[in-house]
Amino acid sequence: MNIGEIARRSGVSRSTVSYALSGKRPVAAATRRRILEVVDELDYRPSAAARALREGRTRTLGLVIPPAGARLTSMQLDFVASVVEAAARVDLDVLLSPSGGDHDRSFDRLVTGQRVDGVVLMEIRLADPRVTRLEQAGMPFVTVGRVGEPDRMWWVDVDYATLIARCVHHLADLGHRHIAFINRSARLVAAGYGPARRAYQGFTEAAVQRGVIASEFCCADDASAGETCVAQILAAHPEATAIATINEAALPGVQRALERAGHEIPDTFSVTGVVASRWAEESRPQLTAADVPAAEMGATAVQLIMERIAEPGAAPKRRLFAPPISLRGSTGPVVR
Amino acid sequence: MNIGEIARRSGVSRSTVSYALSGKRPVAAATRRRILEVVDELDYRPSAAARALREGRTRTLGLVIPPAGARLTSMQLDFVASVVEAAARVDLDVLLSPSGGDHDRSFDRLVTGQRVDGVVLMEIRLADPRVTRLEQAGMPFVTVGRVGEPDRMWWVDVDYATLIARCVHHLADLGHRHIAFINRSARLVAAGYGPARRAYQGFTEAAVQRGVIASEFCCADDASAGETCVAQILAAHPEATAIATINEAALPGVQRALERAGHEIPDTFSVTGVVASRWAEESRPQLTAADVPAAEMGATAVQLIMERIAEPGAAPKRRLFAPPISLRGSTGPVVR
DNA sequence: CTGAAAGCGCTTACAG
DNA sequence: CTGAAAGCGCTTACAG
Repeated sequence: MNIGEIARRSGVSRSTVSYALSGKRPVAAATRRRILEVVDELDYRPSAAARALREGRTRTLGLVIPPAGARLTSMQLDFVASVVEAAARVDLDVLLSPSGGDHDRSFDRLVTGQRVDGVVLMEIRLADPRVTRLEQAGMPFVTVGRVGEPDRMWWVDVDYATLIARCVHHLADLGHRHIAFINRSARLVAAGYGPARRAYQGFTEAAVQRGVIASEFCCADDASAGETCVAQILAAHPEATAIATINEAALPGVQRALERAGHEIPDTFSVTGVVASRWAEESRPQLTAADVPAAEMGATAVQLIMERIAEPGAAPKRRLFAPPISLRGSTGPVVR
Repeated sequence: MNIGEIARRSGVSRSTVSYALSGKRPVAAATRRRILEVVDELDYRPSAAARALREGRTRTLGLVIPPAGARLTSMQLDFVASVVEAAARVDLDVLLSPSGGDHDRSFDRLVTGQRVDGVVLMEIRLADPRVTRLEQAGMPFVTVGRVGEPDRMWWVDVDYATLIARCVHHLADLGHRHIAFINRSARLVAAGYGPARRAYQGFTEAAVQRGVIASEFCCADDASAGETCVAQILAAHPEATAIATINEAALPGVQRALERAGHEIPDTFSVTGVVASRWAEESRPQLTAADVPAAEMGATAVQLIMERIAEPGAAPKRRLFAPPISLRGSTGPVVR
């Protein structure tokens, strides 16, 4: 089934069918009606490949996700879902590329195979080679997170420094004087991973400001690392009464370890941080936390990439998200 | 950058470049080397659109996921990740289509726009109109879950009947005599949703077999519905000592409500069911459950769709997954 | 071992 | 208001 067949059955030329469908040229009402009838009857839609070849654009977005090896966090999953949803709303398809390392064939295809009109790149690393490749190939892209020279780039990001500072203020308001901060992994911190570094900075600054005794702990991105980390915290800082974290994946372990140590959240120990709202709400007790607005971020990323595609030379745009803390059940006044 | 430019710079014809790249015709070693050098230098890759148009296939798979309105469960997310990963391993791209209802433009594009070579369809409903459309369009597809006439179709599925029966046997072995079963929503059950129906059947048969007193409760797919449901169970069946469920999304609420009612899992109440292993492991306490092998199912779905694409007339294939129960910490002997 | 040419299915200037 | 034709970038029979 192709446009020639529709033309034949409608008794018009292929160009008229094309124009009737696109509306880019007036077509006599009767002709148009006849064509649309045939199109409906045969459930015809133009070949995406032929159209892409001719128009030089694919009406498709690439979404580069971390490879499955590292399981996606709830936050990341919500982001993926919202990108796909936002793209669908404007009739764009989304091609997924799981890629982390430097050599990845699916990423290669995305960049140089003209498969997509633009790319949304998740979980970028400091000095990410993929960013360089995208730039060299002249492919429009938007990153999730800042990297390299943020002023030159298009990105959306979470303002971890501000959010974690809000957590510190909230805890200080409740009377907590000794707060532990659970960061992402030591490897990531050592690599200068932006969110980890900025969160640490926001945490210490707020702690100094409030005269709170603060300590940082690095922790791998999984529940059992969270358990170990809490054990360390309780041993090294028995006077600590609260934990703030940006490490979503460690949280189940954090809660488990606190419970095992005989703590009741929030009666004898408070826990807060920056997490996806779905996580916060499914937790027991529900977490008081700065809810990362993953859905809004995904929609914004799509919005930005569309603007960049439409106007490649435009000045870079970006959006920094700093949602308020949602009060739920995991923080309370310090016990004396 | 196109094949003509590569040909010009290598001093050969475009066909020779094409053959050097595909290996479908012998090319003199020296010529080949020169071509590949130019290709590498310019980071050239054939246009996906041109190639798709010419070859009549896209090297792309469609993955139809439930729309974002209904949040994906961990199980579904693991499945998506594994499909993308398995496809990447065989150099196939994956196009995501969030679609539930009958009219969905991204689904339409997938089916009739020749955007993909085959489709993996998640969360099908009984008598799903999308299945009909796929069949009419002659698009190869594999469903997750059985529907309609399962003997005629290609699918992968979880053997809920067997798995939930295993849960009943496990609980009976521990001495439980009164077990409640938390099913999916009443709406789904009424619609004859396969997993819900088959799980119920497996549950009751096993209960009869073991002489256990069993009751079924329908529950919407979210935590707060889980809380309400447990309250109902405790009120209606104060003698119940265990819950088995296939409703992953309700679990956080189930645990919360049991806790609030003064129960300690597994000391005074046992909980088990069919869930994604990531869920089971992140739970507090970790859940004894039949772990749905989402990753393996995703890889199998990709395997099947590839076979169906390669041999459209082949006899349908399918795989039913019935993993063993993983013993963790949420079930124990009944207290007398 | 290599090249010239046709054709996949569209869209859009060009022409009337 | 409509049509004939070019051309997007490939791959592959056909020819030598």
